[in-house]
Formats: sequence, structure tokens, C-alpha cells
Amino acid sequence: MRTGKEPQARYWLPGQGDWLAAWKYPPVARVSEVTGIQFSVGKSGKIAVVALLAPVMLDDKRVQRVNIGSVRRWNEWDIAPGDQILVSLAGQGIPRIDEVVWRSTQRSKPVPPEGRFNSLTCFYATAECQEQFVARLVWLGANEVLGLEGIGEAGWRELHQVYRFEHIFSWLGLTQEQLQSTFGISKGEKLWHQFNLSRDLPFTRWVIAMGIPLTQATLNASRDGSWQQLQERDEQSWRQLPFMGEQRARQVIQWLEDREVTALSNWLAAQRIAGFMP
DNA sequence: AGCTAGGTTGTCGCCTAATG
DNA sequence: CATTAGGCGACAACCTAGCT
Repeated sequence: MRTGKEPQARYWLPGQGDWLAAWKYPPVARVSEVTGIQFSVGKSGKIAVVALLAPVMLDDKRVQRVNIGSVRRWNEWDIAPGDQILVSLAGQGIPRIDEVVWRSTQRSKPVPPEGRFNSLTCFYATAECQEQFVARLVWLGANEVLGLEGIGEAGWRELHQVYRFEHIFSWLGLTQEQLQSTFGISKGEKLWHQFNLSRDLPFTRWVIAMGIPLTQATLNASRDGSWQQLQERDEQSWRQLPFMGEQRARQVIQWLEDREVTALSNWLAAQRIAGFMP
């Protein structure tokens, strides 16, 4: 619920913008029409729902989309294109839905993607996996993971489209020439350099890049420096680490046994990445 | 109850591409 | 060749779900 400091009446102004502009203070919340609903699949397979809005100014910020959350939450809100919703800025300017002001009469909601994705899917590229696969690439390139500077979502999409990656580490096999022909001489060379630097990163970074379901603290505490060490742990051994409960332990073990995951591990071994070679 | 990870948003600055 | 426009990546802040 809203922390309603302002009188409700302020939201229900006829004529909208003009009247509000005359108000002594800039409006903290405004009504906008939902123009569409967008679904996205993240690296863990979670589906996020976003409402696309007719642009409105909120405290000098131009707002044209707002996060709804999970599919469950979206169902609770019951929002469809054509509806009018009240939006405000949370804290330093993240848009937030306050309430549905008005629901369209003829409503048709788009169908969300099936919830068949999870943290064990889409290490390998398939047509259905496109979204999660790209999300994995974007994430593994981030600073805290492999620190691949200069490439983001658009870049990964481009590379994947041109060279048809088999799995999330296929980019390691690209040549300098290939990168330069896609991104230009200068940027291509920089990227090639970044890719090569990543090869020398410590084992931990690469395990994180693979998406191992452990918290940072747990991984640090384990002090495991090789794939073999990870595999030698049994459930009891995992449970002894901080932040490890029954579920988490099960998850890691399942992850370590996963066919695609072990295939990736072997592939990294062939690439002579630290900690993966037997 | 508390914490972490993962997900989202708009803005800013850099680099590339295009135009005169 | 210089200048402008646009796209992309990086960033900080916030929210929720899930697990301990």
C-alpha cells in the first residue's frame, strides 16, 4: 500500500497536465495509460513483468515503463493494456505502481512465457532459450563476474546471431578477426583483449560465471579452488558451510550433477582454465 | 526476521556512424 | 574534416522472492 501523504483528491484532477502544472509543488504521482505488457526471462529463468506506459513526467524524470514484478504479482494487480494506473517515484526515482485507477472495458491480456525455465536451463542455446541465454551472457560479462568491459546485451545478441553460439562460453573460441569484423577494428580488438584477460581469472570467477547456486559468502568460505574439490563434497559437507540449508545443499548437488553443467566444465578444462583441468 | 541475489528503472558519457 | 545524432554500456537506487 501507499504511504499516502497527499490527499487522494490530488490524483483525480480533470484535465490532467495543465492543472497539475499549476500546482505549487511538482506532482509526486501521476496517472498514465498502460500501452503494453512486456515479459522478460532473466539468467535464473525467472520471469519479470513490466508495464509499458504512455510517457509521463514525474519530478523531471520521464517515465515510460514500470516494473510489476513476478507473474503472480501481475495477476494480483490485474493489469491489462488500456488500463490507467497511478505511478509515483520510489525514493531516488525508480517508478512504482501505486494503484490501478481505471480498468479498460474490453481487456485482453498477453500470455506470459511458460514457466519452464530455471537455474538449470539455457546453458546451451536453443530457439526457446534465446532470452535466458542472452541474460546469462550479459550477467557473466559483468564486472563482478568476468569483467568483460565493452560488451552488453546488444553486443551479445549481435555476436550470438552472427556466430551461433553453442553454449555460454562459445565466445572464447572467437578469433580477433571475427570480433573485428563485427565490431570494427578498434572495439573488436579491445574486446578480444578482454576475452583473453578473462582466461587468467581465478577458478572462483569462472564457477560464478557458470551460475553456481551459492552465495558469495558460501563460495568464499569453501575455499575450493578446483572443480574436483567441489565434486568431492557430499551433502553433509555442503551443509557445514555458512548459509547452507537443506534446500541450497540439494540445489548445488543437483547443479554439479547436471549434464550441461558438467559438459561446460569439461569444455573449460579443454580451454585450460584454472581449476577445471583434472 | 534478516539477508542475498536477481530483477527493474532512468540518466549519463563514450564511441560509432552519418551528414554537411 | 568537423560536427551532430544515436546507440550502447555502465551506474546507482530500489523492490521482491526465496532461503536460512
